[in-house]
Amino acid sequence: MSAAGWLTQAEAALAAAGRKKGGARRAILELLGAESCALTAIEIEDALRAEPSRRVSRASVYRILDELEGLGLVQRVDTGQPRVRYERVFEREDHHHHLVCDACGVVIPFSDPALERAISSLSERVPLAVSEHEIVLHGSCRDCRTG
Amino acid sequence: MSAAGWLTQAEAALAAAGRKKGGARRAILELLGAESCALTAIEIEDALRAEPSRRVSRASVYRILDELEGLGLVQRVDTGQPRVRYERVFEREDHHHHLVCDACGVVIPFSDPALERAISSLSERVPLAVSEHEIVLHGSCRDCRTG
DNA sequence: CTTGTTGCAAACGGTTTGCATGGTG
DNA sequence: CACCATGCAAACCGTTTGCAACAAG
Repeated sequence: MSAAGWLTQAEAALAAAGRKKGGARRAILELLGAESCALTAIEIEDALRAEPSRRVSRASVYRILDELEGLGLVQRVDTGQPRVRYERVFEREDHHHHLVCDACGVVIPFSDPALERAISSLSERVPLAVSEHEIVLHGSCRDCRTG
Repeated sequence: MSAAGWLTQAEAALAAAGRKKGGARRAILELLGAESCALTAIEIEDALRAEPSRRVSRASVYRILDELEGLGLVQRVDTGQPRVRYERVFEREDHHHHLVCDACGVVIPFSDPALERAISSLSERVPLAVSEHEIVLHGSCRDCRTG
């Protein structure tokens, strides 16, 4: 799904849920639509604060992220860092997971078809109706090994 | 690695690091050694409180878990729930990952050789020196689907 | 005007830290 | 007797909530 497609779909889903259009939500939708990987609530707040016309209170950031998660438009990403990250939900072609550098904290997306195959076959053999999966590889990135 | 082996190894590592033996740490080591899956700090505190002779303050639980993590004896497990879980580090034969029921919060361990193969092959193709990986499958457990 | 939306500030809850006491080697 | 270990209570910090002012339909 393209970024623009996601934005359109998100607005449709919100309208269908009977939500009105507010400036805070629009700013967050546009930011997430343009961003390809996971951000924390505070990163979102800071990014929006950079454009004075788009200041959004922290409470609204959390409220809106929670609402979007409930509608299946955004998903939480738990990287083992003390702050939860959020990113828009991707269709198959954009589905990915995350590499986390434990030294500098950078988060890098990756995808791997073989891994997805292993997960999906596994999901059928497990005592849980699997709805989502999350994979995080920890290690050190190039900069941190070199530096 | 057997539970007993882990306990022995842990005590050796602590001695090598010049640590003295205290009652709080011993209680936590024995609890983790006997437990096969991940616990939260509060679960650990509660389990120890059940035996009056082993009461351990919450601060000590966190301090000791942090220390054990630093020595590579314990690892954090991030399940997406608001509390971090900890479990002893396993050798290959006991290596496992986790299923999380998003409805009731129960955490169930599982292991899958095919998945491990996919991960290890993937680790070589990725721009990060991978030291650990964490896989969490979310869904609903049998009880929550039925109930 | 009815109902969702937002900002502010206070409340929350898990985790961490400062400090004084107690135990180990 | 030097230093680690522990408990207690306060501090922290990311996140959530109550409330009153606003804006969309």
